[in-house]
Formats: sequence, structure tokens, C-alpha cells
Amino acid sequence: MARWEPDARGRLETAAMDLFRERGYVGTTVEDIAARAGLTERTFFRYFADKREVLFSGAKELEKSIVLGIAGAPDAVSPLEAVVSAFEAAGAELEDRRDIQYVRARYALVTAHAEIQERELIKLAALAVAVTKALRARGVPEPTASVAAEAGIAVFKIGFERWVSQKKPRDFARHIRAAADVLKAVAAERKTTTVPHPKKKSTRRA
Amino acid sequence: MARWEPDARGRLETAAMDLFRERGYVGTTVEDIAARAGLTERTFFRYFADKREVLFSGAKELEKSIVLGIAGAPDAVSPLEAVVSAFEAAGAELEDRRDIQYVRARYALVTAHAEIQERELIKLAALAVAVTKALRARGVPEPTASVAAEAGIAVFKIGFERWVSQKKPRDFARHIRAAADVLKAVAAERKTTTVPHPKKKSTRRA
DNA sequence: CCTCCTGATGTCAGTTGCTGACATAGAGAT
DNA sequence: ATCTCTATGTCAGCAACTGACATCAGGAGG
Repeated sequence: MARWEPDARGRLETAAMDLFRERGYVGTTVEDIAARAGLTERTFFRYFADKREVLFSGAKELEKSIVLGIAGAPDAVSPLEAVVSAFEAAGAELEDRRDIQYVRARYALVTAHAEIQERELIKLAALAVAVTKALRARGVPEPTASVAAEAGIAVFKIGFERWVSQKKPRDFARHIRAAADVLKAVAAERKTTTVPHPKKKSTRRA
Repeated sequence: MARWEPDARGRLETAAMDLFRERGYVGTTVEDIAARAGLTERTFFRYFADKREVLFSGAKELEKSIVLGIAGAPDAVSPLEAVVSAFEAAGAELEDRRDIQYVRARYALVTAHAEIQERELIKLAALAVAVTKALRARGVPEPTASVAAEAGIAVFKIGFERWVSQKKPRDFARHIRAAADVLKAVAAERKTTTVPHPKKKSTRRA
């Protein structure tokens, strides 16, 4: 017989999300969360570095999945393609495993509270570092690896936003792919699509 | 005769930087900063939303400069080119106005402390939003505007990092341009290739 | 069976970031 | 002379977070 109820971490996570939905993020204290999970505030901080961190349990898995996806891409695939493909796969995974209502609620929290968004952004930055390392392991040199990683993150951000903002989110991979195509177009074009007669010389900014 | 010493905000900013250098970020309390500036903690929080914010006085100006740069770019210039050019110009401005020692010390703080880095990242995200709006004002449609903005930010991040990591930082604009070129290569290529490191004589010159 | 040790949890006191409410006082306006 | 305005001070208080130490069921080894 276990001495304590199992899965304290998981209990804290669900208690937190439930309370955030009921009373909002600011209206919920860490003590509240711990109490609902049948624990104390001190124990909460043994599992999570701070109040926000309780919302980011999936970050580690996501990173692993993406790093594996990049490592497993065929050799002939370009860096950006490898990154985008890994994001597609990881996104589809998330789409299957997570309840869309949960993803929506969490996304609402992130957009509504700057402090949570800050944490989200630093997680993405850490993901960029991991992606860079995965690319370097494929033999991609710097600064190509960093640029491909950051560009990939940008694609992921925009793809995710547009996916989650749909009435009925689906086809995560399609949104990623679409954002990647836009990136390619944006990086390729030298001028605006409608350019009848070049009047000014394109004096490069000095 | 002024009732109070002038420029309370500026005094708080310099007091903060000085103390961060002397005792480190965590070793400095807001009360310390206020005391050195001849003020009280409460007054500090009237000027800055929180302790970190005292390090981000330049963000507003940077954003303005970049938005103006984008708005002022010739019509024929592509979205990404407009963004990159604006970053080049703003970077050169910063290079002129700010002491390199200050930039270095601040950069060290950002990289050393996750909480400060979080703030930096959310400022960049806000900048991306502003850039997106500036592009939309040029008639660039979504999602092209968002993608160009995020890609531009990525270029700026990497360009800045490489610039500030030099023994003697100079030619900010060249680093931005180099990162942008890498991005174009990365977005264009179908297979792995090696992109040469930015050298003095880069690909383009005006 | 006894003992010791381990590890998850609790208790408690303390610091710091940050906020709301209210007070103060000099400079300028009427 | 009084009035107002506004930057600042004072004070009380909450919530996030930390360090130090206590507890106690259960497993390991004798």
C-alpha cells in the first residue's frame, strides 16, 4: 500500500488547470492548487519551479519528439525541410493525444497573461536551441543551423496559431506546411508581386 | 528651482545597471536601486512595472525606429527586404548611440538570467506584432505579413548575437544582411548544402 | 523482529516583489 | 492667500518563493 496518493505531479497539474478555469489564473493561488491536490504549497514548489511551470509539462516530450524527428529525417532532406517535417509530425501527435478543449483553454491562458506567454516564448527558445543541436548533429554548419531552427520555430508559431484559431482545429500538418510555403515565398521574392514599373532605384540602406 | 531632482526614471535606470554590475541581478533588491537613486521602492514601481522592466527602456524607441523604417521603404521592396533593411538601419543607430560596454553588460544579464531573457523575448514578440502591422499598412496580406515579421525577428536575433559576440562588435548591418542571406538560402534549398560564413566582402554591396 | 535509512511530504519562518490607500509638500495658477 | 496639481513618501498587506528542519511509512539488512 502506497504511503501517499500516487502521481502528485499529475494531480497538481489537473488541479491547476481546473482552478484556472474556475477562478482564473490570477485568482488562483499556489496554495489553492496544492490544497485541491491534497498537498501543501511547499510540495508544489518541489515539483514545479514556479506557478507558471505547472502549465508546461508537455514541453519536454514535444522537444524530444521533434529532435527525434529531425534526427530521423532522410539525409537528402534540407535543414528547413527536416525541421518542418518534424514539426508536422509532432503537431499531428499532439493533435491526437491532447483534448482540443484543453489545448484551447491553455492557449487562452497564454494569450491572456503576459507572464505565461513569457514562459511559452522561452520554451520555444529552448526548443530552437535543441533543434539547432539536432541539425548540427546532421552535419549542418552554423549559422545555417541556427537560422533554420529559428525560421522553423517561426513557422511553427504561425502554423499553430492559425490551426488553433479555427472553428474546428484539424489538419495541423497542413497549417505547418502552409506557413512553411509562405516562408519560402517570402524569402524568395525580391519585390512585391505587383511591380509595374520600377521608378526608384533600390538604393540599399546604408 | 525644481522640487525634486530631475530625471527620476533615468536615475533609476543607471542605479539599477550599476548595482547589477556590482552585486549581480539577484543580489540587488528593488529597494537598493531606489535608495541609490535617492527614491523609495514605491516610486520605482511607479516608473517600472517590475524589476526587470528597468532594463528595457530602449525597446519603445527601437520599435518606433523599425516601424518607421518599414513604412519608409520604397514600394517596390519585398516585405522581407523592407523588414531587414529597417533592422539594419535601427541596428546601426543603436551601434552609434549606445556604449558597447553597456550593450555587452546588458546582453550578459539577459543570457545569464532566464527571467530577464523571458522579458527580452516578449519584447521581441511585441516587436513582431508591430512589424506585422507596419507590413499590413504597406498592403502586405496575411499570413505573409506575420511570416515576414517573424522571419525578420529571427534574422535580427541571430545577427545581433553574432555581432555582440565578436571581440570588437562592428558592422551591425553586415551581420543582419548575412543572416538574411542565410535565411534566403535555407528557405530556397531543397537539399543540404553548405553556406559560406559571412566575410568582409559579402554577397551584396551598394 | 528490530533497526536504520530513505524519500516524499509537512511545518514554519523569512525575504522579496508588487499593490492599494492615503498622506505630504512645494510649485504654479487664480 | 488659497487652491490645485503632481511627484513622491508612508504603511499595511498579499502572494510567490526559499531554506531549514521535522515526520513517518516502508524497505533493506542484520
